Amino acid sequence: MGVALRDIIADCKETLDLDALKGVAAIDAHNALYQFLSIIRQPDGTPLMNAEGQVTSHLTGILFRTANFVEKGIKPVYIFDGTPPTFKQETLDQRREVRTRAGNAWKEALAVGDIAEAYKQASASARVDAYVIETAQELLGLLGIPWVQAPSEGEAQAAHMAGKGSVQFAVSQDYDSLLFGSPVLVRNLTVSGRRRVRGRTITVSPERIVLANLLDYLGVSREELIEIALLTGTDYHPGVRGVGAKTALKLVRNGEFESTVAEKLPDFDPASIREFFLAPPVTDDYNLSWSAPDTDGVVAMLSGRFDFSPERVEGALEKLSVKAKQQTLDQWF
DNA sequence: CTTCCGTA
DNA sequence: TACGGAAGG
Repeated sequence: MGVALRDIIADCKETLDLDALKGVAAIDAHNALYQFLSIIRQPDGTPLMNAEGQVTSHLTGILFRTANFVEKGIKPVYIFDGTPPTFKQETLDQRREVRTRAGNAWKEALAVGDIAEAYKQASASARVDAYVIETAQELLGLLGIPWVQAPSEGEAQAAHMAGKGSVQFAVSQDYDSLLFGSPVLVRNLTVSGRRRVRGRTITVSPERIVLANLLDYLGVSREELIEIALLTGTDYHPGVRGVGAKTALKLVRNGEFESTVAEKLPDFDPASIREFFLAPPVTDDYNLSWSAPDTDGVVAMLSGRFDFSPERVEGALEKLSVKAKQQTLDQWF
């Protein structure tokens, strides 16, 4: 998923307190929904579901995380993907293949009673489908949280909105929004700060990456950062086999991007992907407004249709309502 | 993931 | 209050 720039970005990220982050956050909806669907499961991999068997893991995730963000002074806007570029098709096909295999491996692990393996494979089989997207958008609407339909990649739209100043930062676990020119990316934007890794619980803090600082630190331009990504591999092309971010950085700094492509990838014309990162399809047709939650509507949806405990739902809604009342009408609505 | 509850 | 583990739907 995304571009593997971690190795050259590690030294340029600043960890910070959730309380230090204020303002409007453009959230990569697909990334958030995928995380919820893959992680919010029982130990054997079964996702949370209502009595009808409809998955609810993503709705739990949105409800509690949104309530916490708003309480902390972060106003979220969720950005949904539109039509992917044609050159992403191979990657999308591969992911579907991986999910299908994981789904089968999940059943096999259950059959032999390997619970840990079952959870791992179930996580890998998670899919953000039309049902997930529709119910997520319905819930956001009832919560009074805006969302934007991107014409193409959500991270590109988020970057565009951050560049214009409509939002203060983009939120995703992937680094792609930096390639699309987002001035600020925030990763690990969670409230609990706890994450299970191989059975252990570790604490993770939000981390902020400022594009200008990153480019300055690496000594490259954004165009060159894109070249590094093209060599390393993106969602749109696998890149050069055996070349990671550090090697790619060296090559690009030495001005060897073109020659490396000519030598190692003679059939690859990077022009269209480079152009896509530099000027992706985006829209200015959006209106960001936050409103008080439709309490009855949320309870009707989550408790009425999806079997959530009314007490828990109301507890989360309280955080949203309190904040909406605290703000002057001007600031919040 | 986040909440909630038991334990120290 | 702090932490670990179970539950949530």
